[in-house]
Amino acid sequence: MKTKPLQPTEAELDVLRILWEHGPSTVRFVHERLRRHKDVGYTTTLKIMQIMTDKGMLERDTRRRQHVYATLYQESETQQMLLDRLLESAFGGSAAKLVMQALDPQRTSPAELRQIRRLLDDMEKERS
Amino acid sequence: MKTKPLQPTEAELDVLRILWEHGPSTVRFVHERLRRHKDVGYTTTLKIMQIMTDKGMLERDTRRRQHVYATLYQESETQQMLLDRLLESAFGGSAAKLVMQALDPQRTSPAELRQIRRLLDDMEKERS
DNA sequence: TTCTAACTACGAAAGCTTTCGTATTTTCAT
DNA sequence: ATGAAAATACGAAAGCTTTCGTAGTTAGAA
Repeated sequence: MKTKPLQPTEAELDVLRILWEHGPSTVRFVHERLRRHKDVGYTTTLKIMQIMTDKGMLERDTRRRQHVYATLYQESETQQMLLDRLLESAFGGSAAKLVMQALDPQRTSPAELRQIRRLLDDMEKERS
Repeated sequence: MKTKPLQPTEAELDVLRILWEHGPSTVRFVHERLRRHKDVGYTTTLKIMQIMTDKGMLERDTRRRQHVYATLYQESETQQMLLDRLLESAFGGSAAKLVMQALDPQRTSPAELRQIRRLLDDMEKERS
């Protein structure tokens, strides 16, 4: 039985995003990506990824010298977990409240709005 | 000029939720509420609220012996900030992706879905 | 007035995250 | 084979959050 995905910290999420986007990667690769947005030392990145492995967030293939790390939880799974947490901690559990805040017309494009509307239509259909 | 609302921690959010719901309150009151969900000492609650005041999240009226604390940031303001952070850190900035995750049919009631649909309708109207 | 209950102030421990320096190991080109 | 480059391992410092114990203060009842 698979346990629930753990709460990633901010630095851990930075790593996860890169792994989700690019698939299994070396520390060097992840680090280079991180450096685009953040000035941090190589051993810091290494340590974070080692800790994540200890925590059971990542697995690694140590057959080669450059260890290859992979995520143990799907992106959607983790997103759902973070969303649930925010929902509980800040929106009193109301998804509608959260969604309405998120759909700030200033920031949401018409295309995205259409996409969401389609989703609602689909859900309506499946319900009947 | 008003500065941006600060990042509340988990324990700080617990306090904020109570203050948002009930308005300016004493430590005693907040603490009693917290105790419903969490076993924690009185001085812990006090300390958290004092720290929040130092950070500029709360203000307090010390004229009476029982200090009365009030939030310095609106609920919606803080929710938006937390949402933006989640959006960036876990959803690549796509509100649509976030909303579709949030609208898990398993958990979202038909009433809430109707509410969101209405919101979309209103936004459509205002856009034209 | 005096004692007690309840409050605030303060400091510090414990736990977690983030960071990096140093040591060790491995690979590969020369 | 040997040295340089690059990787991993490890430990520990620094910073933040959370927690609580203790001390000092104030208000109000007896």
